[in-house]
Amino acid sequence: MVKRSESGGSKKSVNRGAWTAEEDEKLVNYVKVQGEKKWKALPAKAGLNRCGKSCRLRWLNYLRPGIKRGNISEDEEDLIIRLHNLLGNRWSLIAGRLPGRTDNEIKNHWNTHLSKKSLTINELNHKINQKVESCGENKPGFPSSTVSETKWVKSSRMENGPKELQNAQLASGGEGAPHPEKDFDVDGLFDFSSVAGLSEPNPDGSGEFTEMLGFEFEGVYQNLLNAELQGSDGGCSERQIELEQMDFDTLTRLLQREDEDAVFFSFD
DNA sequence: AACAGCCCCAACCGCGCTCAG
DNA sequence: GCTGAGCGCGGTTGGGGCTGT
Repeated sequence: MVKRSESGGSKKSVNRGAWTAEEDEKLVNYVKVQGEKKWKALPAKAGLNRCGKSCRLRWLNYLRPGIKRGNISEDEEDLIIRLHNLLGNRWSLIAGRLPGRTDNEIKNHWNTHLSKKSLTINELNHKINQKVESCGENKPGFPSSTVSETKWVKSSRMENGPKELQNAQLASGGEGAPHPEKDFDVDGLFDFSSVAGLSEPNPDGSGEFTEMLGFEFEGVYQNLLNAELQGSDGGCSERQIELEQMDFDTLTRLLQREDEDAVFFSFD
């Protein structure tokens, strides 16, 4: 293999390949004391013969506390598929919604398992609905057209869920209800034509995007946007226009900052 | 038992972004 | 405004383990 510079390697010989238990221990001990910073200088200080990038990757994907290892559950798969339909290969964004999972793990899981299935949201919903129907249950208030019972229970929990979401809900009028003035059409914000199987937003503002993500994603994004509008100084109308004109990447980055620690669910 | 082919995932690579100087 | 170091992200690779013959 060709030797490369820091962005891809090092002039002096460094260890490559699988990490040993000894290396892991050195890295963990160092990060515990010094924190996650200065990755380039870390190897020398920690006594590791690795490049900084390799150390960072090892820490983030394997050694960091809270990393969940093992099989990805069906619920997690559902969420990955939905998020991938919306966001594409933005693995870090998707991983940010799955507590304990890394972008690398999700990317690998997608490439080895889910990409072969290549389910669209509509297909996923169809699959879920079939499951629900086969159970013969139809609880009051349960939106059987799009959501499985499990999802419904979980999304209901969100009302008492992460603080960020509660705050966002409060900011948007409490109880997750749309704010009469600050509420706006989420469908209109993005070009969803690239999302598999989606039609154009309806004139009345209820788009297929809302339908497909309804139980979770739309609520979270809309609440965050509402919170963003609420927090702006220039009045909601100006800010709304600014947000509506924002391209997808910028908006996603903005929301990611707003929502850095927020999660959809806590999978057991 | 030995070999080949396949699968999975940890790790690597290069590009692009951010930010301090 | 320019530059370079540092970092984060997504795509790709390669080696170990598993399975089939």
